[in-house]
Parts: sequence; C-alpha cells; structure tokens
Amino acid sequence: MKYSNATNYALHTMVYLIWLPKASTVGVQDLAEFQKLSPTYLSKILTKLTKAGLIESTPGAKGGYKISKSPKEISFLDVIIAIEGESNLFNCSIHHNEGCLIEKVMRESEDNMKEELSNRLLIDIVEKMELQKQAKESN
Amino acid sequence: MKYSNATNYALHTMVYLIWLPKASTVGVQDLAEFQKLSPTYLSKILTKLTKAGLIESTPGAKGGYKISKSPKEISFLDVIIAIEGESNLFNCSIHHNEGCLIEKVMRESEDNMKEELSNRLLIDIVEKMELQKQAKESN
DNA sequence: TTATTAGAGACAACAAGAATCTTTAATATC
DNA sequence: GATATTAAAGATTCTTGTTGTCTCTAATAA
Repeated sequence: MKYSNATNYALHTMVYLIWLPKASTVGVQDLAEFQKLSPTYLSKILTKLTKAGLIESTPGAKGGYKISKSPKEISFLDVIIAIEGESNLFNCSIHHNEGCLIEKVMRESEDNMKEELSNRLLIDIVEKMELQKQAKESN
Repeated sequence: MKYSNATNYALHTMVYLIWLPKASTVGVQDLAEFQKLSPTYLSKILTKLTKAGLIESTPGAKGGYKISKSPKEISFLDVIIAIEGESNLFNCSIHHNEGCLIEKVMRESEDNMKEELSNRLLIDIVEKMELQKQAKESN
C-alpha cells in the first residue's frame, strides 16, 4: 500500500502555487521544470486538481494555473482525495458481511488519519519554509 | 492507495485461528474453504504470517497451522506489516530533499495510524463476535 | 514406508500506475 | 479576425505489483 507518485507531485505543486505571489498564474512548463517532470504528465495531475476545485486554469496566451481559493482552506486531505479518490482503504473480503468487526476497526483508523490530514494546511508548510529560508539567510 | 486483498484474508484468517480452541491446528484446506479461497493461494499468505512469527506451521499428517503466541500480543498492525511489509506510505518525490516538510506531515499521520493499529488486538474482535453470537442465541 | 501436509519456485493473467504523444478547444494579443 | 499560446482530452505504451495457479520438494505423523 502506497500513495501514488501523482499525489506526491500534486502536494509539491500545490505548495509551490501557494508560495507564489497571489493572483499570478504559472504555466505547466514552469511547474514541470520545477519538479523535473514531463509537462504532459503533470498536466493530467493539474487537471485533477482543477476538477477538484483546488486550482483554476485559464487556457490561451498568458494563461496557466493559480490557487482557486484561500490557502487557509486547503488541507493535505483535499489534495490527496483529489488525486487518489475517496474510496476506502479497506473493504471486508467476505461476501455479504455487513458490519464486519475487522472492517470497522480498519475504517476507524483510516478515518482518524483522514481527520488529522484534514486539519493540516498546506499554507503552514509554506510559512515554515519561509522561516527556514530566513534563518539560512541570516547566517 | 489500498490494502491488498492478502491483508484482508490474513486478518480474517488470524481472527479465525484465534477463535479456534487453543492448541488445535487447522490445515490450509479448511482455512481456504472458510474464506472461499484456493488453498495454494492462501498458503502463500500463511507462509508470510509464519515467517512473521504470528503463527506456527507443522508439515506432515495431522499438521497445519496454529497461533504461535498469546492472542493478547497480536495486533492488527502485526498482521498488516507481515503482509504489506513496513515501507512507508509516502516518500518525498524530490531528489535530495532531506527533511521535506510535506513528507514530515505525511509521515506523522502514518505513524499515528500505525500507533492506533498496534493498540487494537485481534482477540478483542473474537470476544465481540462471541458476545454477538450469544446475544443472537438468547433471542 | 506411506499418506499427508507445508514451503518454494516458476509462471501466467490481470490491473493499476506512470508516462508519452497527438489532437482539440479555449483565449489573449496583435 | 488571424495567430500564437496554453489547457484538456484521448489513445497508447511501458512498467510494476498483485493475484492466482501449477508443480515439485521437504518435513512429519502414523
């Protein structure tokens, strides 16, 4: 069991977009270069983020991507669900077993993890990164 | 991201083995039938559980499988790791990025989930199942 | 010694993920 | 309105991991 690479790229991309000066849009080219990815591949990931309502896209010249809502409303969980979907990590393997107690425990642990990830905001990462950067510069 | 079917089967098998009268061994045949699985396939899963030290196997006539330690020491996490391995769910995608803050958050949420699953014992499931059974019978 | 049982290995089928390429649709700018 | 630019959609390939089967070997109780 592993998160897909796409989730990984999506999280890094979102942090980058949040870190960017507000209202500026970036094209796939730049985003891809920043992560050493092929633009066409990253583009698929960005489309998912767009459909999930996390970013906005405008085609055409001077187009690109930008955050679509306040960074304070974007959690880790939002990004993860945008990429991975929201199906459960565990489903009882025994046919016709409503209320399986094993499934119940597994589901609870999953819910707790999601709860935690929904409380972690990407903006906090950006702020910490800037603090680290400042600390480095003052050396 | 999903748990493998094997983990699912392994959990159900372990609960079954714990539920069994102590010290009695069961062959793959019975265990497979109970879950409607092919014996050869389930056998692979059982071998993993054996190597993880969760169950004991004795080959030969009247052989089979049984729990290898006290049920009070067998957690959900033990079974999950026996099947899925213990690699992390998330690894930063950016090369040479020690101390990635995104990875840190993801790792923390994973650790918390594992912590919770290590505190959930399979024996508790068995006990609840027996209570449910008794409740049904007294109707 | 024999029947029975687990273990190991090779192998095939399938599904999902990762990634590329090509074509289409939308849009700002001239 | 024409053109350059950019996102979106679709088809396709490649790889990887899971799922599952089959066969052969090793161990053991009777």
